[in-house]
Amino acid sequence: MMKYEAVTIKDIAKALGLSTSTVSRALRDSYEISPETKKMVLEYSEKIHYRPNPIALSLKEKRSRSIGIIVCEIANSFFSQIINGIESIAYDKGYNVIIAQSHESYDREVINVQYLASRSIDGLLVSVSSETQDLEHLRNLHERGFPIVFFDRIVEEMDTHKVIVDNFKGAYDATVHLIKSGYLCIAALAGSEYLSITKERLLGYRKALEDHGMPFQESAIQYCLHGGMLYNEVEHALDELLKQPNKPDAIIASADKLTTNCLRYFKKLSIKVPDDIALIGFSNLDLTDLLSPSLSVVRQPAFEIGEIATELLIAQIESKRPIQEFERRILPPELIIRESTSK
Amino acid sequence: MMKYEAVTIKDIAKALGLSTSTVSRALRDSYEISPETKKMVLEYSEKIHYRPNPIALSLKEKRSRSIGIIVCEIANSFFSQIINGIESIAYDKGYNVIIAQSHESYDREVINVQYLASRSIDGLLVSVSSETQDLEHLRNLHERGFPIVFFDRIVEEMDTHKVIVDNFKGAYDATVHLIKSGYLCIAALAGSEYLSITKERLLGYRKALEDHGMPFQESAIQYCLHGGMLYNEVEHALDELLKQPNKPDAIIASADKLTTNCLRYFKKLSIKVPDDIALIGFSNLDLTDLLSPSLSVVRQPAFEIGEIATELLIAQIESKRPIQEFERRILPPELIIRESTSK
DNA sequence: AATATTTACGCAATCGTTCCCGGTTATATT
DNA sequence: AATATAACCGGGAACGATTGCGTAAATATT
Repeated sequence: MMKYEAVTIKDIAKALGLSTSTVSRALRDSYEISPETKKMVLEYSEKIHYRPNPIALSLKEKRSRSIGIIVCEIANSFFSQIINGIESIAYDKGYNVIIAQSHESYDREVINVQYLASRSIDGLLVSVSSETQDLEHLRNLHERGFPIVFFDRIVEEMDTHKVIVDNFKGAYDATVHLIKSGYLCIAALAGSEYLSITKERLLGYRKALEDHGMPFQESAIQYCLHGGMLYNEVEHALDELLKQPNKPDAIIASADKLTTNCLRYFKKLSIKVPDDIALIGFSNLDLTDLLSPSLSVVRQPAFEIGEIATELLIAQIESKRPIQEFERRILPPELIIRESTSK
Repeated sequence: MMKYEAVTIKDIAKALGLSTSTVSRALRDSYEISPETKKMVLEYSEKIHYRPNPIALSLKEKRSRSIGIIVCEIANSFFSQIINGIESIAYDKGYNVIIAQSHESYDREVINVQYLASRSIDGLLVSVSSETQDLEHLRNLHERGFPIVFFDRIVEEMDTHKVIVDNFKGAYDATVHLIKSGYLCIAALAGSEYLSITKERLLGYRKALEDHGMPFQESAIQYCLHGGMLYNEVEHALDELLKQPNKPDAIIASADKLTTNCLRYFKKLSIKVPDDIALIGFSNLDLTDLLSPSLSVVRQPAFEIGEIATELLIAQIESKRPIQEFERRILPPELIIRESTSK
């Protein structure tokens, strides 16, 4: 068995006694080629399974028809749903996607950005890691006119398209729900304080308390730099919250892993939800209804986020002129009430 | 703002008054270039952020240093863990990965294979869809010497590297556990009957029954063509199982979605687990411990599957000679006993 | 019948990089 | 001093495809 060798336009030309230009034009159905020649070329190409070499095309056209994605983790329902949305649009428009994971590490994010950029992708969809503060790696590309669209975890400092969920509203509604359910001391288990989503959600949380005349205290917020990826981090945060004088009777968790690790902690310590403490969390897991107790959640339209971000990115890639006006799309979250927050 | 234009070797050559050959050699640290010239070239390249164009390299070297992955779904813990394993090895060895999803559809699998193959990838990692019977789309590539490695859902008809879990043992052990726990009528909720994993698991299930002198009946097996992706499918299968004269008191489910949709069904019909019926399932979710009741599972070493498959694939890609002897790696599953199977 | 136009195709440059051939100096060998 | 040998660098083809330009033959126009 010989090594895999793809058939080229040259092979067709040689076999048919034509020039490569004629074959190329015949394949593209050019008016300059006679119907008989076209037929001959097409039939022969079909027979030997000719497929144009996209690498050669990319080199010529200076575009690869592929886009890069950077997320913290694909083994995370929220992001894998987003990726499904991205993929659905990308493949429709003839783009393929290359996925890279930061695993919430700034260093890996930088490496991935440079790697993807050097792989000559046409654009980048980014949700930054929870460690990211310095943006040089992205600003660099952006300043050279490289198309970037941020989603979910965005950075305000850069002027690009952005697709997010109304995090303020999500947290506000969740907190109001807790207040109206009669909980009196509501704590917040938050992700990295560097992240836009963390800031927005905490603002919603505070505003809800304020609007209902409830006291706010800084100590009722605990941050987890790695967004709940590490159980120990969550354990420590909850230890801190629960040892306080006015122990919280409800918790709002700001991310998927935060929420589930919270439950794991409660289970370990035999803390009953919602009897001992109520829990509501941002989550896109599709079995929060099966958890014990079933979980009240703020659900985000992940698939749509991916779709919209990709549409914006591809529009920018294919636009003749530089974009003047960047869009900021804000999607509504959905509040789903279940057992974990009902007295 | 102008369009993004990458700097090339030609730019460096022009700026420094050298030829492209010299610049290329200087960058590759060739002995033919003087230390001074090297220094000059290297410093200038650094200054203007020169990055070699991988597209041009791919065209020359006839390889793209990227591999394709085909799975049914990335929003599935088992597969996203596998992808993590794949990625870890691939990036280490300088390959990037392009992921395509079949969503359990044969047609989409064929389209994806053709798409990936035309994107000039160097090799393919495949776990077939549950609908796949005809293998022409893969055999085609394989016969032309294109490197393919199957993982998890393999096809026996093709001579390639294969990485799987010992599905027989997983199902056998799980069934034995149910038998020893005192369950008398054990039903199997299986995935697509076309899949290798389904066949192997059912063989393990039957052997366990046989070894313990328990009767086997064909009606105790229900197949779900889409592997539990659709709730209705699972609902129908369970309806069938539960309306039988000798109603099962335990179920072994053959896949993640099968298991969770089973739980959803039980919850909906207020069937108590494990009191009314016991449940054990193949699953790689990392919150089966938090479910109600906590779930007994057969867990597969997903990350390792991805790692090994990728190592085998890249070894084959980079091997000078065609592979003579294809490997078949079989990894051990892990049986985790929890509440859902304890009387 | 001479010229104009259309039809149908080939040549060669191009994309960015590598690498096989050269060739020109400077240094080493006799 | 004449020749051999490094040391160093440039020219140009190649990878696969597209495309502007040139041109031969066939057909149309007058």
